[in-house]
Amino acid sequence: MPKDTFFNLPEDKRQRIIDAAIDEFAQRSFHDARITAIVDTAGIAKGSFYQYFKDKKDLFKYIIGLIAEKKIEYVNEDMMRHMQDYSFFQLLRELYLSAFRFAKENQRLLSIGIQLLSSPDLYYEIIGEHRNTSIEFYARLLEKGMAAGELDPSIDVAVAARILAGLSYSMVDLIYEDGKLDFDDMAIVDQMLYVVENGIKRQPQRRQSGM
Amino acid sequence: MPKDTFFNLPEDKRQRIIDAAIDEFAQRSFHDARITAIVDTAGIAKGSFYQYFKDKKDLFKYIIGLIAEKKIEYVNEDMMRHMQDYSFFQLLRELYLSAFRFAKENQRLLSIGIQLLSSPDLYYEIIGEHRNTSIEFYARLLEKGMAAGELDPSIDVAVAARILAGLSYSMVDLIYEDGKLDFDDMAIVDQMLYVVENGIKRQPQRRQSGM
Amino acid sequence: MPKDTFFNLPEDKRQRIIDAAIDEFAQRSFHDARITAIVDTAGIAKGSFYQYFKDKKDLFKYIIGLIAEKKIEYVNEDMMRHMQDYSFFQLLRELYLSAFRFAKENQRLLSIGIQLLSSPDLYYEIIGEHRNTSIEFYARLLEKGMAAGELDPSIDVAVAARILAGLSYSMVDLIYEDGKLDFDDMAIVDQMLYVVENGIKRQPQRRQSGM
Amino acid sequence: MPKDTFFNLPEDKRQRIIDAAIDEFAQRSFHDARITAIVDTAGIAKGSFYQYFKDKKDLFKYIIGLIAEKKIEYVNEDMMRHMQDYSFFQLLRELYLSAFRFAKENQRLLSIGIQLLSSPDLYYEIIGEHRNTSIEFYARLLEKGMAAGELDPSIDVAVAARILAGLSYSMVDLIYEDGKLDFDDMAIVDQMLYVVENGIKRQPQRRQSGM
DNA sequence: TATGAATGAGGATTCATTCAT
DNA sequence: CATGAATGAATCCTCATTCAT
Repeated sequence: MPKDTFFNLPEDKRQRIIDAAIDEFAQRSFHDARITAIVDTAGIAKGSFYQYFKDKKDLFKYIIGLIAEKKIEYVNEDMMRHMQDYSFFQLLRELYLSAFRFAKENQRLLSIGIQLLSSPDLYYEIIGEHRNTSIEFYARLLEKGMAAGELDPSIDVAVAARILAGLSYSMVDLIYEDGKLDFDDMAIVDQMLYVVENGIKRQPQRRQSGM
Repeated sequence: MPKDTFFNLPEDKRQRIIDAAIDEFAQRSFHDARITAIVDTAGIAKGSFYQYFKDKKDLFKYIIGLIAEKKIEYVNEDMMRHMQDYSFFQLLRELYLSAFRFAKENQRLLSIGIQLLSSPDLYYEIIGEHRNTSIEFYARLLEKGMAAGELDPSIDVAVAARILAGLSYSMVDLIYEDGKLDFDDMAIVDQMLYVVENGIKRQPQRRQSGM
Repeated sequence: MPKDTFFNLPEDKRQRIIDAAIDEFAQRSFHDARITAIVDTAGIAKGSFYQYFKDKKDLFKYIIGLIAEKKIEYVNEDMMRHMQDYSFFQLLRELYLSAFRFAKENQRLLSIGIQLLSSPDLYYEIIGEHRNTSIEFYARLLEKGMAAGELDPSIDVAVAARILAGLSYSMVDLIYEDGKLDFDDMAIVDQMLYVVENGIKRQPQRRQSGM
Repeated sequence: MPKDTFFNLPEDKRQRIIDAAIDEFAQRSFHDARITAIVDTAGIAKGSFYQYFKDKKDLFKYIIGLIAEKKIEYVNEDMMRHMQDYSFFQLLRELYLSAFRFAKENQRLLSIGIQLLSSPDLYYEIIGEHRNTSIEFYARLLEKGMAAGELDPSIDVAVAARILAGLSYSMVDLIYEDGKLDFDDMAIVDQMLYVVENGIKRQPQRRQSGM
């Protein structure tokens, strides 16, 4: 809910502000982040800021919204195309791949998301009840796969959902940690999936699937 | 690196300070945490604080060190007893169980760790090169298991290590999110391990192991 | 001294600005009053304001002038009609009645006047030498009454003038305090006048005048 | 409710702060008053201020309390001595005299009191329900006088109380306006009282009382 | 060594006023 | 003339850190 003035701004100035904000929030927690740093980086006057946003929180919410929007959009595009004709594991692969790519391409955004996760009060105020979205998403996916007979019936959906979500974080972490590893995206994802599919236990009777 | 004066303090005063610091850091980010709140809670004079610690960061590093130490110690105790005679999966189970219990019993400490994770600059300054400790630990464990022929030779150790570490976070998250779930610890860990061992894919010829 | 542009404005817009200004100044001290609030309420652009007035003070002086004008006009009308044929006490009664009614009908204006009274610097700058107008007015009235033999010759005109002016404030205060009392206007004024005429001391030989 | 630190201050520093605050509040309304000006005048650091007071309002309340206290004390002293053996008019005279003297000796304090009177919201927050204290005080005094047969039975106590309170303001105003008039205190008070006692109407049969 | 007062840098926010269109 | 965005000075307040006792 930035003010109208913000949306009336010339594209490039608006973008400069967004970038400056992302920079600052990526480096410092919400409380630590300094409006001063943001306006300096963006090259606008302190007073102007308050003509665009009600206050710091207003800006922060906006940025968080932007991130969510961008991520959803990013992932959805890939998903939507295959929703119907892909198997559970194929979908999961697509999902991980797009999450992986998103993370790689938007590292600063990740920092902010992670920041938020670790600030319960703020988190609740901003995200509200949307909390478990991603875990629930995996749970639904698993149920579908289960119904389709693709999954081991003895696994617990709730726990598996959490694992799948957790892996997604692991990947993100992979990137977050150091942008420098340039494994082939596909390879990493495929290896993760192999583990997810088959576990890590040696099973003599297992036929080598895929890898 | 608190000053000597700190270590010369009577045990209970020292503990009061530590507790107060943990309380504050669990609730607020490093920058946001207030020395004032800490000294108030601890019941010491503001000036005294600076006779024990160089500055806020000094205290913070010390607390982080304490947490690491405590966690390692906690986990090690369990591990050490079984290192020799347990199989890879038995060890992994012990490991997860103790991590799970540690998390459950030290929720405030977790908050601090998570805070830290999300503050790149600070993180680097404080943790520095110790970074990948836990992932490397899993990697070594996996290598041992691999050597012992317990693991599927086609898995990639680096990726699997990351997965195992990621799962550990998932569990922690489970607790962090809401302290209220009182699943049986064992049950959750066992379900996680089942997935790790066998994956989630239906495999007709698989004998139902354990669960 | 608003600019010409202001006086060229369509009547209703000009009035909207005046009303908005009165609203704001009635609620907040001069410094505290916000141009922003005024232009918002009036529904004009911020920039326009500065095309009508030099600055905030310019507007304020104008409003104060308006109030003074309105009050004088209000009172005068009643007075003028009776100047010639009324006795001192009859005139005084008319005067109080109209002041009372003015106050009752223009409570917001009173607030502004009172605000001003309590800000010496501003007061002086704005009212300047007009200061004692009302006291002097009472003094002249008293002198006339004295000359006509209507008044106790032993009273001191200067002091009595101040008393009469003070009573006028008392009445205003009566209204300012809570608009809710709806004594009959006449009754209050009559009682006040009775005291002014006869004092409050028991005087055995006094014939009960009027009340 | 300043903090303890304030009361532990060396007498002269504390007084410097109080003086600076009174200076500022005497010139500007509560909102307009600037902490900066106060600390500069008092010669203390900005931060120190907040070690003595919670915030600006805290200081303001304290100052108001000081004024009230001082005034009550001042007036009471005179009153108490004569409460028993003085007649109504003698008491009234004492009362006015002490109010007059207090006003003369504490002009800055008056400004602040008047400021407060004209800021309903703040007033209510600070004074609360004590509002009509002074008017009620006069009412009680009048009732006593009435019971003792000293007063004209036809006057309305409520209205007379308001008049007496109003006169008190008039006197204050006398001083507030310009400190320069140096009428003899007694003379002014006596003249006021004469009017209050006898009114201003010429009454042929009246014996010249006192004056 | 303990204390707690003193300090001032730094941050968010408000608002009158200017200016470009 | 109207508009409303841009500006930056000014204000309150917080807090780590220093310092005198």
